[in-house]
Amino acid sequence: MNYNKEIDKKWQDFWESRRVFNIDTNDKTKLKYYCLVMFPYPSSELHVGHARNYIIGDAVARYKKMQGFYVLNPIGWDAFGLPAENQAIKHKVNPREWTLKNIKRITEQLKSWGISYDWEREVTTCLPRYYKWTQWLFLKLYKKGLAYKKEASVNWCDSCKTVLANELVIMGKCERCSTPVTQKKLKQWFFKITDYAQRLLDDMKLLKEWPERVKTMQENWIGRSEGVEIIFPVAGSGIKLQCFTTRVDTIFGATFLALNWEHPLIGELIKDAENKTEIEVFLRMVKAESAFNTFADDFEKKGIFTGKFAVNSMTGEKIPIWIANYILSGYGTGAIMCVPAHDKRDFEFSRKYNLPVTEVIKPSGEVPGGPYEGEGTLINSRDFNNLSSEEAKEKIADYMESKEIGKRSINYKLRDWLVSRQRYWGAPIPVIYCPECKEVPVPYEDLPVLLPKVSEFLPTGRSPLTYIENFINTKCPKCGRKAKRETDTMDTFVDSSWYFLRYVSPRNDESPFSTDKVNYWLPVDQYIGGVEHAILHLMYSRFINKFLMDEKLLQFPEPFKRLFTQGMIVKNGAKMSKSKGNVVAPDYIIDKYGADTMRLYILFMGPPHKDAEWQDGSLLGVWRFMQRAIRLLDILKEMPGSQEKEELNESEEDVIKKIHATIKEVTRDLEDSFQFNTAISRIMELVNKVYKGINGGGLRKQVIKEGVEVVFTLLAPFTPHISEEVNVLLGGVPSVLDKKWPVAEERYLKEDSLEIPVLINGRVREKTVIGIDWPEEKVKEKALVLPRIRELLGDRKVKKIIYVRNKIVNIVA
RNA sequence: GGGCGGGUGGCGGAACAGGCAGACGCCUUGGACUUAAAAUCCAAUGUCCCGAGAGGGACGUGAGGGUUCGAUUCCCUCCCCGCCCACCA
Repeated sequence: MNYNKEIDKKWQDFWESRRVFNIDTNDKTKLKYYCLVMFPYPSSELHVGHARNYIIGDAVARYKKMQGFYVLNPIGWDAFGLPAENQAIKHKVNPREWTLKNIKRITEQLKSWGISYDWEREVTTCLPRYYKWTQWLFLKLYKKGLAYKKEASVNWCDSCKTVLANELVIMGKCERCSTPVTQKKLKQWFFKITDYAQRLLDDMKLLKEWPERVKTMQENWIGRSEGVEIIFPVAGSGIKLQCFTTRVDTIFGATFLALNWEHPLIGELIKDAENKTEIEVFLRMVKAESAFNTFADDFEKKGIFTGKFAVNSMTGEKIPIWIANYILSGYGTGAIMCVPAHDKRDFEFSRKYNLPVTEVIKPSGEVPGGPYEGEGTLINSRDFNNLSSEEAKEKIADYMESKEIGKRSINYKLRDWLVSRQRYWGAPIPVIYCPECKEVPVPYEDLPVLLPKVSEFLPTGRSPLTYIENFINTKCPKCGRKAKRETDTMDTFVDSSWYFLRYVSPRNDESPFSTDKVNYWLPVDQYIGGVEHAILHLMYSRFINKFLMDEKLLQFPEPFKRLFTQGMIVKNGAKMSKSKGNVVAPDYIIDKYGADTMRLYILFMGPPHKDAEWQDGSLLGVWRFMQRAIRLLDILKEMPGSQEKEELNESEEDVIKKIHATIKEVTRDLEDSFQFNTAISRIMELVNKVYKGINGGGLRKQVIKEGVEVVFTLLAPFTPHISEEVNVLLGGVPSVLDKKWPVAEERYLKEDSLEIPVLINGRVREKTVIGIDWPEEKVKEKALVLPRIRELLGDRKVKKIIYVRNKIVNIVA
C-alpha cells in the first residue's frame, strides 16, 4: 500500500459525511473536554508556521477523543480589523468580500490538513449574527458604567490615520507601520478594566496550568505598587500637590518636586511667574517631543523651574517645583517627589540643573557608584533615623496619615482599555447622540447596528462611516427626534474577548450564548496559541469573563484553565514572511507527501513550546518513516502462516515488551505535557524494533500485526488519515477515534534481568547482567569478580562500593 | 535598566527523580540490490590518541569554581544568544 492524497481525501469525506466531529447534544454523563486554538485572522492563506498551532490543537483534540472525552474543537474567524481595510484602500476591494474570500481559502486549507473541527459551529466576527452580540456586550458594560467616553490624549498614527491603544505603540512607533506616533486629543470610548485590576491580579492564583512566563507578563502589565500619596502645599498659595511614592522612607531626601507637562495645576502655578513665556515655550516643546522621545535610548532629561516652592511637611523645608519631561502623566498623580540621592533618574536631573542631593538611606553592605536605590538604614531623617527602610515605610506612613499630610495608596500601571477606532471595518459602537437626550445607548431590541456598505475608503482620520448619511442620521430612541449615530467602531480585541463563549451555541439569536451550555463546556480545558497574545487578548478575555460572571451570565471566574503557548516555526533563522521570501507553503507538501507527513513532521521537529527551524530534509525523514511503517502491512500480507495466538518465542516477547513500553511512554509524553517530538521518536523506535525482529527471522504474523496496530493507533492523533486506513485494513471498524487508546499491560512492562554498568571511580569500565531487585550484596559480589574489573583494580584497595538499585555499581578504589 | 527563556555532535534535538551523555531524525560514508539511477535494505557515524586488527585510552553538555563515589542535572561567579517590558517614582 502507498500513502497518498487520495487517502487524505477519502477519510476527510468520511469524517464529514458521518459528522464525526460534530457535537449535537450535551451528554452530561460523559466528561467534556474543550480544546481551543486561537482563531485566525483571515488576512492571507496559511503557511506551515501558522499550521503548528492548529496541528497541535488537533493532536490534543483527537487524543482526548480517543481517551473517551466528549471533545469540543471549534474554529472561527477574527475577521474585523485593519488589514482588510488597508486592502480596501490600496486595491479598492471590498473588505467584506476580501475577508470572506480569505476565509474560504483558509477553510479549504484546514480541511485539507484533516483538522477535526466542528465546522457547524464556525463563528465569524464580522457577520451581523456575531457582532450583534459584541454590541450587546458594549451595552451591558455601558449600563454598568464600565463603558464611558472621555477626552483623552491619544496616540495617533498619521499613516494609518487612526488612534492606537498604548499597547500598539512600540518604542514610540506604530506597531503596524512603524510610523512615529504623535499625540492628539479626542473623545474616545473606554472600557473600565482598571476596576478589575485587583481581581485580574488575585485570580492569577487560579491559573495553575498557565506558563509562569505569561502570568509574569500579565502581572507586570497590571503593575500594582503600594505606597503613599503625599500632600505638598505650595508656599504662598492655596495649591496642594499630591505625589505618589513607593519609597516614603526617603521623604527626608526629597529635594525638589517634578511635574508632568500636562499636570492640571501648572496653569495656576505659573500664572504670575516671571519667566512665564519661557515656561510656555518649554511646555510646547516637551509636548511636541513627548510621543516618541521618551522611547529613545538617548533620551535627554529636560526641565524648567516654575518659580514656586512646595513645603515638605515632614521637615517644613521649602523645595523647588520643576516641570520635567521624564515624568509620566498617566501614572500616579503626574507629579513626584524627587530624591536624587536614591533614584537614578532624579540624580541625573539634579546633576544637570544643580539641585541639592541629600543622602537619607545608608546601605548595609558595600556601596557601588551612583545613587543607592536599594533599602537600608535611615539617616538624616530626624525622628526616624536608624530605622530600616521597611520599618520606616510603615512608621512614616502612619505618621503622615495621623497628621493628614499623606495617605497610603495603591497604584496600577494598567490603564483603561481604549476601544474606539475611527475606522470602518469593525463593529459599530451602538450609541446615538440626540440634541435633547445627549448620549443614548441603542436599545437591545434594535441590535445589531448594521455596518453599512461603503465604497470609498479615504484615510482622512475620520471613520468612513461619517460620510454615510443614511447611517449617521437616525432617530433618538428616547424622544424620537432627529439624532446622529456614533461613527467609531470597536477595537477587534473586543470581538475576540468573548468568541470562545459563542462556540457553545453559535446559532443562538436570542442571547450571546446559552447559559447552561456555557456552564457545561467552559472553562476551556486547553487553550493553544502564540505568546504574542500573552498580555492583551488574554487579559481582555479574562476581564470580560469576570464581568459576565458579575452579571450572573456564567459561573466561572476564569475562561481558560490551561494555556499552552507554542513556539514559532522559523526558516533560515527568521520568522516566515512574504517579504523575507522564506515562506514554506503547505499545499506543495500535502500534494507530494500527504497531510499526515506534514502534520507528523511539524509535531516531530522539536518541543512545541520552543521555536523550531524548518528543514526540508527532516520532512523527508518523517516521510520515510511513514512509508516504512506502512510497508509492514505488505510484509504482513505476503507472510505465510496463521495469525493465531501461539506461545511467544524470545524475539517475539521482546517485541511485545517494546510495544507495551511504547504505549506507556507515549501516553506519558502526551498526558504530562505536549511532548509530541519524543512520543513520535518512541514510535519510530518500535517500528525499528519490529523490523529488527523480522530481519532476525523469529517474528510471526500475530506479533507483527499487533505491532502495526499499536503503531497506527498511537499515531492516530498525529496522522489521522493513514491511521484510519490501516485500521480498516487490519479489520477494524472506522473511525479509529472510537477505538480505545491502548493501555500498557503491567506484565509486559516487567523485565526479570537487565544490564547495568560497573564503574570504577565514576567511570564505566564494564557491564554486567543482574536479576531485577537482586540484593545489594549479590550485585556487589558479581561486580567484583568480573575479570575485567579485577584486572583494572589490580592491587588497589576497594574503599567503598555504591550500588543504586537496578541502575549502577560504582567501585571507589 | 527590569523580567523570562536558552547555550549539548556537522544539523534538529533526547536524557522521568544526581546514575551508561548524544535516544529519534537529518546530513555524511561504506556495503547489498540494480545494466544504471532512484527508491529500499544493512552497517558506520561526538572529538582526539594508541593499535595492522580485535580492541584500548583520554577528552567532552557556553567558561571557571564548588558539593558528591558520581553533575547536562544541584550551588556560586562570569560570558554569550533570544524574547517580552521599559523613565511606572
